[in-house]
Amino acid sequence: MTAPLHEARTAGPGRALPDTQQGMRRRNLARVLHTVRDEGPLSRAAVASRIGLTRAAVSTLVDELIRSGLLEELGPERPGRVGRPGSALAVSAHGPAGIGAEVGVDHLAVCAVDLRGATRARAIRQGANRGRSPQPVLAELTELIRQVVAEAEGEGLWPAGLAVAVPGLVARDARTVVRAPNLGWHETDLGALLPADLPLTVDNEANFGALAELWLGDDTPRDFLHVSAEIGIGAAVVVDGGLLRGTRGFAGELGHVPVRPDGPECACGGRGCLEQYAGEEAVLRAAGLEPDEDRVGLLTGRAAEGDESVRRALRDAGTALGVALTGAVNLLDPQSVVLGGELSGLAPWLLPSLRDELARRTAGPACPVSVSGLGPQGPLLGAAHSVVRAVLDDPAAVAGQA
Amino acid sequence: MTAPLHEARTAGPGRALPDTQQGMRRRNLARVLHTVRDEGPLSRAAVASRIGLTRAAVSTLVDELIRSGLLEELGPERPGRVGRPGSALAVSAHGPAGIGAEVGVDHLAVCAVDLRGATRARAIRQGANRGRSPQPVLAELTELIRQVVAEAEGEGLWPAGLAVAVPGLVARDARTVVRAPNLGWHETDLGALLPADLPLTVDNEANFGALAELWLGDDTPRDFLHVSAEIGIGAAVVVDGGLLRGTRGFAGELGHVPVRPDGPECACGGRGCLEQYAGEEAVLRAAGLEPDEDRVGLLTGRAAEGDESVRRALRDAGTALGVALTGAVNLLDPQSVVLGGELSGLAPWLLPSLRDELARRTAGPACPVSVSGLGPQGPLLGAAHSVVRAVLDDPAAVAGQA
DNA sequence: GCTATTTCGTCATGCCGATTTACAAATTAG
DNA sequence: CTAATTTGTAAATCGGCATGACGAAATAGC
Repeated sequence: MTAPLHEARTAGPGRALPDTQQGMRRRNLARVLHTVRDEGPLSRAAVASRIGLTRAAVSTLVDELIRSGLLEELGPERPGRVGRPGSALAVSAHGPAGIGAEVGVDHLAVCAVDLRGATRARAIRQGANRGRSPQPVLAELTELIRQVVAEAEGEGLWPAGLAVAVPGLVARDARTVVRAPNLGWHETDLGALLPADLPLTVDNEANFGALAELWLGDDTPRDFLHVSAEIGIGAAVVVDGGLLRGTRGFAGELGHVPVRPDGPECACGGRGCLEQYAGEEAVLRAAGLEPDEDRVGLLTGRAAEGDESVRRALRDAGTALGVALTGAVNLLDPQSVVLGGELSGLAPWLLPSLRDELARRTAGPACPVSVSGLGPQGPLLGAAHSVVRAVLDDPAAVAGQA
Repeated sequence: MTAPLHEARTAGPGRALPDTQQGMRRRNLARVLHTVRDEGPLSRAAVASRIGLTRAAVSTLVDELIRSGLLEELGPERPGRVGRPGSALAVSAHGPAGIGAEVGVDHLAVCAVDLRGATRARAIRQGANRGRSPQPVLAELTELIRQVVAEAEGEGLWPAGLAVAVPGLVARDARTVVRAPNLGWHETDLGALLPADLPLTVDNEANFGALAELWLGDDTPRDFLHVSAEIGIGAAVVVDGGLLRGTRGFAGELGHVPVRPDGPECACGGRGCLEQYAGEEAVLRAAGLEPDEDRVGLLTGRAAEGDESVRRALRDAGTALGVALTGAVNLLDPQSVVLGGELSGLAPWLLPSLRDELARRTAGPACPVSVSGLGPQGPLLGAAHSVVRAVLDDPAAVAGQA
């Protein structure tokens, strides 16, 4: 159950289903569900004409989805046109819920999202997690999860799965944290420390942030580069509506792209990596500040107050980001670049120099750079929505688990 | 006809076919054909067990493929085991042929490849095309194409399509050359100047080179970076067995990745682009040579003779390539990097410094760098094979065109 | 040799999913 | 009030694969 969830997440509607008649039916169930969700309440006839099936076929598909509790009948549409009015269908608000969780360096957060995309329950607990061992942190997280699940169940929802965003590299098994420097975790199997009654997916928070942007951003294209900064500088590459993960799952390591090949040495063995110019620590150092707990908050505050050394440090970081992104944009030709996560708060001071640098180095129109509207809650929302997506992409897999 | 060919080319077996019963059958036809082609002569029963269909189903599929002239029955297998021996099936050597063509700066080439992957006819004409207008060049090419098609028809083949590799950027319509600096062509619709009786696909020769590597290289992975050098330095990104084209089709512009952000100015507007350190002209200049017609040949010759200034220039180019590739590898996490096209001849002098640089800048094991075994004929083979692939990926589309 | 066994290819039959056709229900247009 | 239009469903049909049975062609064991 966990594996299919993970697989289905990066693909479109039921892309990974077998090529058989049953697989075809499952893909058609997904198409109906997606259509109803994306294009508001629709009659069976309207769905049929949109996805190219006959009304009869859609009828049987809808019956199955209603029986599974994924669709509900809202009753007859208000007739404005000739002919018998259709019966409006909508995605159920009392069906499965995606549970998303986030382990941050200074907080834990959990939320529940229903099929319609609405957040129906949430819980946050502040508290520094840097250096704490996984057990107590995940015990706390489990408690929050139980709380959110209980709240969601009170609203008639049932949890379909759990997705956890962590600030670190995650193995392709989607359970094991390989390395999370800001937490101090290494090779930790989160599956053993989290509720076992829910299908689990663990992923890097940059990835979930990019997916949130893809699914929830206004007019986000299907091909873009999502840049966030938590562990160094993470980027996520979205190609054709799916995440590019790389052979080892390490794609998107923008932080170690060389910016000045003769620059200072980096822990990775290279010299002049982006992280040394635009990484959290580097920017704090350049601004002459001591790292305290809420590092990004500190920078935002000082920059807003007009602290010139902080602003200069951020401008320089923007320039360095621009150099690194020029390379990435040349290589990938994305439709846009989006700054997300903690970076979105710093955008006012980073963007001008970043855009300048990118424009200067590009022949023709430069790739547009925008700021995520989701801000720091992108990863949490992306996690929860990834579970919802999995249900939408293969409704048959969860049918009858209510 | 042209569009589906183009679409099918980048995807796997019939990925783009509609999700209907007919689509399912077409995908199954493709699966049978691929299996027989890839795993040597096979009986119907062997195919059935490999692709998970029943012998009965495979029988009807095979019948259809034989009627279409794509498969042929070789007769009873030599029995070595108990039971009735199967009847060996093989991909036909008298079916459709893919016609590949290449417009190079100093030559024109055309070849015909059959379903088995064997090159069955070819024609080459040397002659400088730099600066010649498209009409006479394509008239010559058309003549070569007619010649190769006639030769292929003499062997019982029939042309299923034409794919043309050009040293320049091609629009996503797969017909129009946007810009080919080495030829001096701009916004040229090749469709109007080439035989209209064959479905046409035009693409960048770096892309075709990468596809050739993907399809013909010994153990080439499904995720790699293919670097070639013709117009500046082109790279092609192969992800999950498909080409990453980018939103405008311009993905892979490695030549303008910044290597030294404060370096010399570049025509693209930037500074210190890779092209200024590893581009053809830059290397010639660094070696103190005058550009003549066969630029790469000149370099190879001098380097082989032991000319130290040429060797130093190539070493430095390798280092610059290493810096740019470090960025690309960090971003994409490919399984390997392959040097192809004209670069393969220069590899002995480029590789050591390139590998050094990449290894130095990578924590953990560095991404392996290899040299294409196809050499300079990669693009031509890739073009011809792309047509063959299109047939293999959707046999029903060409059935009965013989 | 002769029979039993195994495997191959094919047929008749059935299942599953979608389409086609037909029809009752519910609305608007006149 | 009737005609026209549209919706949703039921019955019949079709396309595609699976199932099970059969003859054909080989080996294995006697």
